[in-house]
Amino acid sequence: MKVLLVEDDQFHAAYLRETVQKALPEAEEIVLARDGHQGETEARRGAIGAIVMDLQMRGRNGIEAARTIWRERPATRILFWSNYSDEAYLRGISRIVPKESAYGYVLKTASNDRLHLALRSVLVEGQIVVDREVHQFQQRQIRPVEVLTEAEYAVLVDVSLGLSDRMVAQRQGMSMRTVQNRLLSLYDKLEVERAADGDMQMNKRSRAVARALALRVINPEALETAEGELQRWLVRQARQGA
Amino acid sequence: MKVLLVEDDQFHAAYLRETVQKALPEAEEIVLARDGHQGETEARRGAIGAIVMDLQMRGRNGIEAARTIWRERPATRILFWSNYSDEAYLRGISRIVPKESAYGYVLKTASNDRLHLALRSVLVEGQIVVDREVHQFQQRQIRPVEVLTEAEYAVLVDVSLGLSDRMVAQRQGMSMRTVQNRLLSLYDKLEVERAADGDMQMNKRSRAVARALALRVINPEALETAEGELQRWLVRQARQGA
DNA sequence: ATCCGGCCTGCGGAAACCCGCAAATGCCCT
DNA sequence: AGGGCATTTGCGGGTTTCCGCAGGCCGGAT
Repeated sequence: MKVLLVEDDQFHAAYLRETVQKALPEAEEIVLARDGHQGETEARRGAIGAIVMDLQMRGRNGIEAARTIWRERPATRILFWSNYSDEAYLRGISRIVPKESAYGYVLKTASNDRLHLALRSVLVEGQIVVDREVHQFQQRQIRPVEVLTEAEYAVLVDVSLGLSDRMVAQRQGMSMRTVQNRLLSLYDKLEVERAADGDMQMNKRSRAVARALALRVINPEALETAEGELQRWLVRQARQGA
Repeated sequence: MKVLLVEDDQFHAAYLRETVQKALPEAEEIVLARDGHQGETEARRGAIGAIVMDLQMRGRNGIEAARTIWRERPATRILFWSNYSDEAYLRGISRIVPKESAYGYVLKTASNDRLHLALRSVLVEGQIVVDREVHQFQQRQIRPVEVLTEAEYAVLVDVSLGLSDRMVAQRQGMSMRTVQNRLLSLYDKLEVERAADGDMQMNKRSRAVARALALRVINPEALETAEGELQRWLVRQARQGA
């Protein structure tokens, strides 16, 4: 059994390697990659079936790397080990995990025992393990947003990237009015009105983005990925339009 | 000499303590705080003159903590030790550092030697030390934005929080037209138009925020702090209006 | 069958945003 | 003093956003 660690922080990497050595004595080789790209390369080369992956890394982040790895070898088991429990990360992962695979999500603040357990459950037994704190994001005393629809989330991301109503409509295949309806429900769920004491009227669109960021419904990492997709869509549109 | 470490990541804290012990043999006591609040308390209690501070911490971040510490004891020397080199952090720090004090800014990716040197230069010699990579943020292949004015930056933050033109004008003491002029120059500097291929017209306001985030001119941490100030300003306005 | 709730769509208008034009102010430099 | 140069402000109008009203489609519960 070969295990790949993808982690760009040297201290975390050292700790992780140590724990993996203890938790998985059947691992005859432990490879370390220091960002998403390296991780993809190593996974491809080493025919690796078990991965522990950090999410936040400079350059290529963990979700992007996981996507390409799973596309090439869907049975790969991946344990995500991250500092954050943002809704955006969860959404990103649950969207791309293949049916035949196992994955886990453990916070870096978890105890050594918890990490140990998760390593065995996911990488050896092939189970699905998600830290409870992650799933209901209790930490940072942030009350979870009333859950968003897929459509609402898609519109939120597009708006956060700076698309106009017309562009969102075009991209999502809706009418402009529908986009605006999604926006209305977003304004509601994100509590955009809350600060409106009297004559103070905010720019709801920007306020919604700010609230979504504050509540960690979206995060800059996810936006970066979405921006890439947007750019690709844009060139496709330009070609079609010409 | 007493040294206070403020760092919420246990692995980083362990490494930091070790390095400080080696670099500063004159330190007869090394105290560890695990977030900004604890840091303030310890600094107050221990009559501490030298601090190494992480910037990103859950709860109260390093900049907020540094501000209150410097307000109470302006001669305190603080070395910031951070993962990031965002413009927003730099701006936040240079805005609050007192004249009579020394500070430094070192990236966590710096070598042990660099950290060692910075520890001695800042905490013992009282010099100002800033990692070169930080000051011109070359990393992440992000080309720095043509530097923003203070006024532009203030408007950008307000807009990112979701304020309308009128509110920004009121808060910054400008006319609405001036706010819009600042916005125009922001749209220019942040290259908001770049994606406008043909009929694709973006929402410039939201796009500007997205660009600023992507270029790391602002970051969610700084926005969180700014949101707090905004809330305080709002209640003040409400009282005055009534 | 009927009703209910959710999502989609068009219409129309108030408000906000975006911005060119032009005049006023202030600062620096010669 | 006078000539740039940047910043501020008002005016006016084109565009976009925001949203109530009203109607259509659809799946599920009564």
